[in-house]
Amino acid sequence: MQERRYSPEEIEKKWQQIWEDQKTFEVTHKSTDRPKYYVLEMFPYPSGRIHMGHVRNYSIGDVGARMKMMQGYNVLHPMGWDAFGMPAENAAIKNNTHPAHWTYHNIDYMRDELKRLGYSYDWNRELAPCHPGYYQWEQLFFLKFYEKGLVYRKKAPVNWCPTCVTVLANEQVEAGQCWRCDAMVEKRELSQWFLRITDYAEELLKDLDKLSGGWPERVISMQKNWIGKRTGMEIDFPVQGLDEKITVFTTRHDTLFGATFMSLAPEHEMVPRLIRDNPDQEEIRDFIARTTSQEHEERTAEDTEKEGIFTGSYCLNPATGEKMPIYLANFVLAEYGTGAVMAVPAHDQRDLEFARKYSLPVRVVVRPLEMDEPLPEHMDKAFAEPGLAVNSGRFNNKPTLQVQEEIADYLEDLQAGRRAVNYRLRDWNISRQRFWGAPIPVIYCDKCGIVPVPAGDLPVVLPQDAEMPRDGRSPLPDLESFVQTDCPECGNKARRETDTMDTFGESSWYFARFTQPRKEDGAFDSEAVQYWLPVDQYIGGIEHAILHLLYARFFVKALRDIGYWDLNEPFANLLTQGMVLKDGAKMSKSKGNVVDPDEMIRRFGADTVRLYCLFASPPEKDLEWSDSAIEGSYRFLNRLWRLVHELSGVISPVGPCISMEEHSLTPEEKDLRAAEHEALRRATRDMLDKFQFNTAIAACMELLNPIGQQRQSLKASPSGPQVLSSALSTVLTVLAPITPHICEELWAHMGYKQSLAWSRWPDYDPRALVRQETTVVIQVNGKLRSSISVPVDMDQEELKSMCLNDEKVKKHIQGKKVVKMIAVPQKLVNIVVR
RNA sequence: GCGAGAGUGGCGGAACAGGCAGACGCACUGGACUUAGGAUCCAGCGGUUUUACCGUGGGGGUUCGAAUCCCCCCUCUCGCACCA
Repeated sequence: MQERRYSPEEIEKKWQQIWEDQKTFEVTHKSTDRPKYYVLEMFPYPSGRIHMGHVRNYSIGDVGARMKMMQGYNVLHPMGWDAFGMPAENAAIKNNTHPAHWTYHNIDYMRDELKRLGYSYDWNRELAPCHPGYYQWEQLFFLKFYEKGLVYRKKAPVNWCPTCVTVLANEQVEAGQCWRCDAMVEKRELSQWFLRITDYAEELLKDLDKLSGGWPERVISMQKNWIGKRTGMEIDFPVQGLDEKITVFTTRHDTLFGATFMSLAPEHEMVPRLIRDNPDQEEIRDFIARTTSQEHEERTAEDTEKEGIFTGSYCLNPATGEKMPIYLANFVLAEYGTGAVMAVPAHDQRDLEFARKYSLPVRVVVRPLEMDEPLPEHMDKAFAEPGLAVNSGRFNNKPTLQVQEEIADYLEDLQAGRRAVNYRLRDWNISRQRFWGAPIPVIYCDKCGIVPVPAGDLPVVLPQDAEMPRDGRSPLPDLESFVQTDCPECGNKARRETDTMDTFGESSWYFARFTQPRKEDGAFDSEAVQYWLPVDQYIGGIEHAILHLLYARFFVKALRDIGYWDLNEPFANLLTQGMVLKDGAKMSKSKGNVVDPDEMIRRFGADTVRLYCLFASPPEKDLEWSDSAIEGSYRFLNRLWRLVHELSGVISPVGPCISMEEHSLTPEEKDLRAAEHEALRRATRDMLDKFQFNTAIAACMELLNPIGQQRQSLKASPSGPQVLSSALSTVLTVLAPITPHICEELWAHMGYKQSLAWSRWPDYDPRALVRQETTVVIQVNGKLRSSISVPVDMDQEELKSMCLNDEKVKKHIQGKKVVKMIAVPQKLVNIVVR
C-alpha cells in the first residue's frame, strides 16, 4: 500500500475550508442553552506582517477558545485590527499614498496570514476602528463625556514628542522617552483635551482587588503604583504680608513642628506675588527660567543636585507660629500635590540636603524608638522612620501614627488643614496633532466658543482626499474643506477641531463592539453586551500593563455611568504572555534575529508552529526560539500521523476513554488504558484549569510512546484494538485545540463522522488509573536504597516487613536499631535507624 | 533605594499536597536498518575517585524526609523612583 505522507500544506487548507463552509466558529448570543465564554487576544496593529509574538499570543488564545468549545461553552472568539496610528501616516508619506490605503492593504495580507494558522475566529465580526462605522461611536462617547464634564479642554504643560510631532499621555512616556520612538519628550504649553480619568482613580484602585486571582499580581501592582494613592493632609501656611495661604500636601503631618522652611515649585502660581517686593527679582527670574527650561527628565533625576533660591517672603508654621522662609526649589514638582512642600529637614533626605546647602535650621521632631534623639547638627541622613514625637509641644512622647491622627484633628479644628488624598494619576490627554485617528467632534466659533458637533451630524469623517505633508504634520489644519464649517448654534462661519483622538481610545472599547460589531443604530446591542461581557479570558503582552489595560478599565466605568451597561470591569481573567526571543534577545530587524512565521508555516505547517509555540515554555514565560527544537515538534506530529495510518486496519472510532470491562483486559492492555486515563487527567488539569499547555503536550507525547512501542502485541491481543483505538482517540482529542488540522484529518481517517471541533472533552475514569502493582521506594534515614514492586492494596505491616527483608536494605540497617518506620501508601517507606 | 518575580543537566523546561529530582523535548553518544541518512527504530545521556558519594544560586534551620516550608545572604529580570 502506498504510504500517505503527512502534508501539512494540503490538509491545513482543506480543514480551514471545511470550518469556513460549515460556519464552525460563527456564534450568536441568541437561542443557545450553553453557557457563554468570551476569549479575546489583544488585536494587532496592521503593520504589514504578523510576527512570532502574534503567533504565540493568538495560538494561546485559540487553544483557550477551542478547548472551551469542547467543554460545551458557547464561545465568542473575534479578531480585528488596531488600525489607527502613526506608522500608517509615515508609510503614506513615504509611498505618496493615503494612510487608509496602506492600512487596508496590510489588513488584507495579515488576515490571510492568520487564516493560514487556522485560528477559530468568527471572521464575521472582524472590525477596524479606522472605519467611520466604528469611530463614529467614539465621537458620540466624546459628546456624552463632554455633557457630563468627563472631558475638558485646558492649557497645560504637556508631553511633546518632536519625532512623532504630537503630544503624548503621561502613560505613553517611559523614563522621559516616547513609548513608540524613544525620542526624548519635551514639555510644551498647549491647549488640549483631557479625559477625567482621575475622577475614577479611587474606583480603579479599589476594583483591582476584585481582579486579584484573575489578573497577574504583577500587573495589579503596576497599576496600583501608577495610580499612586497617598493619604495625608493639606495644610495651609499663611504668608506674611499677603492675604494668602500656601497649601501643601504632606503624608508626614506628624512632623509639622519640624517644618523650618517652605519649598515651592518654580512654576507655582503664587511666585510672582511672593517676589514682588524683592530687589533681587532678576536673579530669581533667572533661576526660574533655568529650572523650567531644563528637560523634565534631567530635572527630576535623583542625582540632580538640589538647588533653590530664597523668595524674600515668609510664611507661618500653623503649629509653632514660627516664621518659615519660602524658597523655590528645583526638585519640587508643580504637577504633584499642590506644588508646594513643607520642608522638614530632619526627617526628609531632600529637605536635609537643601537645608545644609542654604544653611537652614534643622529641628528633630521624631525620636527613634530604640535610640537617643539625634543631634540636628550632626545629622547627615534624615530620619524618615516612625518613632516618638519630640519638640512637638503637647504631642511629645506619642508614637508617630497616633500623632498623625491627633495633629489632623487639631489642624481641622483650627481650620488650618484637612485630611486629604492625593493621586499620582493625572487626567488623560487625548488630543493628538496627527491625521490618522478619530477626529475630535468639536467646532470653534468666534461667537459661541467651543461647540460640540451635534450627535446627528456624526460621524465627522476623516477626509479621504487629504495629502500628507512631508514633514509628518497633520494635513487637517491646512485642509479648508475639512476645517471650514458653520457653527451649529449661530450658523456663522466656524472652524473644526483638527486634533484627533489618541488611538488608545479605540482599543478601550473594541471588546464590547465585538459583541455586535455591525450594529448601525447604536454603539452596542444591550442584549449582546449583557450576554457576552465581561471578556472571560483576555490575552496579550505585559507592555500594556498600564496603558491599554488602565484606559479600558476606565472606559468601562465611564460608559457604565453614561448608561450603556452595568459592567464594572472589562476583563475577568488576564494572561500576559512572555516574549518570543531568539539568541536571548527580543526579535528585531536591527538585530537580524527575526524568525518569519510565514516561512515556518511553509516549512513545517501551521500545526507544528502552533505546537512548538505552546510546547517550548509555559505561556507567561519568555520563549526562546530554537530552529532545531521546532523540528522536534514536527517529528512528533509525523510520528502521530504514521501511527494512525499504520494502524488503520486495526483501529475504529470507538471514542476517547471508552469504558471497558476491566477484568477482561490483559495486563498490557490495562497498562495502556491506565496511561491513557492518566494522560487525560493531567492534560485536563493543565490545559483547562491552568492554561499550561507545555505539560499537557508532554502528557500526550508520553502516551504516544507506549502506543508506538506496544502496538504490535496489542494488535493481536483480545481487546488490544479497542484499547489502541481509545488511546489514539484521546490523543487526538486532547491535541485538537493545539494542532487542529492534523487532528481533524486523523480523526476522520479513524472513521469519525463529526468534526473534532464539536466533540466533547472526555472524562477520565479514576478506576482506570488504578494499577495492579505499584513501585514503592525504600529509604533508610531518608536516603534512597531500594525499590520494590508490590500490589497496590498491600497491607501496611506486610509491606514494612517486606522492606526490612529487602537485600539492599538489610545491608544498610545491619547492626542498627530500627527506631521508626514511615510508610506513604503506594509511594515510599522510610526506615529510620540509629 | 522601594515593590514584584525568578535562580533546577550542555539547552528549553517538569516535579499535583513536604515523599523516587531532572517528566517531555532539543542537542549529543552508541547501535540497527540502509547504496546513502540530515528519514525511521533501539539504547544511553546531572557530576564524581561509581559496592558509594555529591547534586535544584550560597549558608543555616524545621522535618523521618526539603527544589518545595522558615531565617540570612548572593545574582538576575521586570516595574516604580527627588511623588513631599
